[in-house]
Amino acid sequence: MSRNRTSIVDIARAAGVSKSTVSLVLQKSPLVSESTREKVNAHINDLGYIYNRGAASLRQSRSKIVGIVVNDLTNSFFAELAVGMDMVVQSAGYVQFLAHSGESVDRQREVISSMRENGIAGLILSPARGTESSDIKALVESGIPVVVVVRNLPGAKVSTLLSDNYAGAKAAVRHLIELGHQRIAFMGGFQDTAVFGERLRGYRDALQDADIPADERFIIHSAPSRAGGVAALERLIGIAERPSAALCLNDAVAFGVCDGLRANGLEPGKSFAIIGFDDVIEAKTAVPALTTVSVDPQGMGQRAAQLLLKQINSGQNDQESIVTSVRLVVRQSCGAPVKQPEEMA
Amino acid sequence: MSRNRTSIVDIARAAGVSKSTVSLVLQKSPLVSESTREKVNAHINDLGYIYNRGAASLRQSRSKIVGIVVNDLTNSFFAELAVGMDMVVQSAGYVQFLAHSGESVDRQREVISSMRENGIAGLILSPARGTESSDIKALVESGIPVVVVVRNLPGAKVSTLLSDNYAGAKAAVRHLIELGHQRIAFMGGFQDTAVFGERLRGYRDALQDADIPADERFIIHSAPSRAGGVAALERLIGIAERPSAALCLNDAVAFGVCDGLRANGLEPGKSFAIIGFDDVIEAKTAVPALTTVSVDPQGMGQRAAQLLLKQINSGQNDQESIVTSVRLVVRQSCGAPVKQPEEMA
DNA sequence: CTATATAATTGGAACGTTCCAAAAAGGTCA
DNA sequence: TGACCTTTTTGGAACGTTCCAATTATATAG
Repeated sequence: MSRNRTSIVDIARAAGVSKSTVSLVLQKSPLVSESTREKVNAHINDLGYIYNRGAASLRQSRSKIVGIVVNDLTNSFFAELAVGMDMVVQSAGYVQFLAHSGESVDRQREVISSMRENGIAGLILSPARGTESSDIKALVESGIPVVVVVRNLPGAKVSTLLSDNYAGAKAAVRHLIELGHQRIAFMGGFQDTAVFGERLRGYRDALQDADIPADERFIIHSAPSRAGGVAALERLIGIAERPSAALCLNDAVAFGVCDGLRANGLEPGKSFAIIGFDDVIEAKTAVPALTTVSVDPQGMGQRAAQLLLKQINSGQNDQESIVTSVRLVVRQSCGAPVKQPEEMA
Repeated sequence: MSRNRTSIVDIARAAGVSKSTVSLVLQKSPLVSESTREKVNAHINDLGYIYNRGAASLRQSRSKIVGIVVNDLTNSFFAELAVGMDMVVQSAGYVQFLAHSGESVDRQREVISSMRENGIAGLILSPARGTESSDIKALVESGIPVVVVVRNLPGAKVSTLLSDNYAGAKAAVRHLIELGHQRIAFMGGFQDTAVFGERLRGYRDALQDADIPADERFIIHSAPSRAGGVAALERLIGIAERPSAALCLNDAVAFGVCDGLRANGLEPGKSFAIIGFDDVIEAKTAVPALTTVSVDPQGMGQRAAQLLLKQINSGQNDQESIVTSVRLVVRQSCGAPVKQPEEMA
């Protein structure tokens, strides 16, 4: 039942000054003389005063809270993304509401509305599958800066930060082709996300550029998770003229595919080449180390947060769309001829 | 920049009632007549009114925000823990500040103090390594309920929710002994955490109960991460009379140990038995599926959140210590046939 | 129709801050 | 000394809610 905490007027009384002066001290205003500043600060420590940010933002109608909504925290890509955001948000003196939508648009809506009630200064949203631009229309119109990350949200008048999914997927498939693969699968993900679409487009175009005919049976949908990867592989195994390589929607799927291969007595990276997408931390240490398209989730989180803070501070939210470049990191899971067996670095 | 949003008095004016009445409608008070309730609600929707929770909690000096501090979000154990908390917190109408201390006590201190300024109703803390009970003393004394999870914080007058590390470790080692193993290692973790201490104690006691002499060389410290597991295994490999099995501090370490074994041409679950701890989601689908002590992180998060909410609502924070029971889940990674030491050399 | 109970509504103070205009306190100079 | 700066300090209104006591409207009984 939080007993009444000491307020600005308590310390004003104790220090024998007005509450206005105490307020000035708190905001480190140069208007207050050195001597009173010290006196006031002494009493602040003395009484164990705690600043009430809620009251402050009520008055100035601007808060130091940002909302972050992520669709799946248990996916390490998003966890790292969140950590990156956390870093810059915290050090800018903000604090974050971090919520997990679990891919549910209903949940997402509730969460966003709750954040609005709590007066966020801005929002970073990695939209749940099926999110419509209308879902955040009201928020945007109320003048609160919004940055959409990872997944595109067509039609929304907001800033976005996406990785170059198309180029990354294309580079990955080109690499597999250069390694001599002709039958290449695309595994994991569902039709209706922009990320899936872009990566698939990169896959298709790379095949086309190499004059390899597309085989629709090689495109295998599944949940974008490790378990999904296992399931996808099971379906792939059934195909008569089985592919020899796959680009996976993300690293989680890629790991699942590795698991599935082993369960079927195949060795990932030897009997079947795999490339992931995202470059989560485990990609480097896994065995075989995962060849993947690195999108640096933590860095991306940082950039997203910076973008948001810039908009909050400038007050003008002109929409800005950033596509961050990606980089193919060749490790062992694609069976590249670069054989450096004992390279533990 | 948030332009002046519409307030309770705006809708009062529009509906031709007093702001008090609107307030009553908002809190679903039975005192207001059906007809005016409808009228007011209509105007609320009409004007796109958004409740200002900050103003409300200023007045009633009790907020709907809980703080959650977790030491490492990129570790899926903690990510799942956070998701579990999120679920119950959200559905109780609260919203959460979720922060990541990254095992830094300084960071943790900043974060907690920032949460206090923002007026949290309670805090769930998974303390960073090296946290002292004095670090949360002020918070506790101010009457804000605190629940400490996962790691113990001796001396703090707070409720705690821990898993039964001792019993879990003991059961795991007993299982390995029953499988015929005599040389059993304990891998991963650092001396100074309570979790490490408890699990190690379970390990020691299980060995002692079976009259197996302890060998201090078999206790291998490392970071509690996948990379740490790889490193730990490298050190284990060097030991002359190498163990044939290991209990790992957690699943992340166990996966790292698997990686390391493969890199050394050994097959986890065949040439070497491994048991993890935590039962993160990937444990089930990994190859080999990981035998592990299940602590159900998500469920634990839920229980922690429920405990906190109970304390917030009852107003009395009598400290309560819950030890959640754990369960050994036998999968494939421990299925090693027993080998005599000379065969291993 | 009055008296009385009950239901519904309301004004205003309060929560802890910021911000503004205005006042007080010092200095400087003629 | 008074006039005029400059530097500090200060009341009081505001932010959007809740809560209380008090008021008004409505129903019920005599």
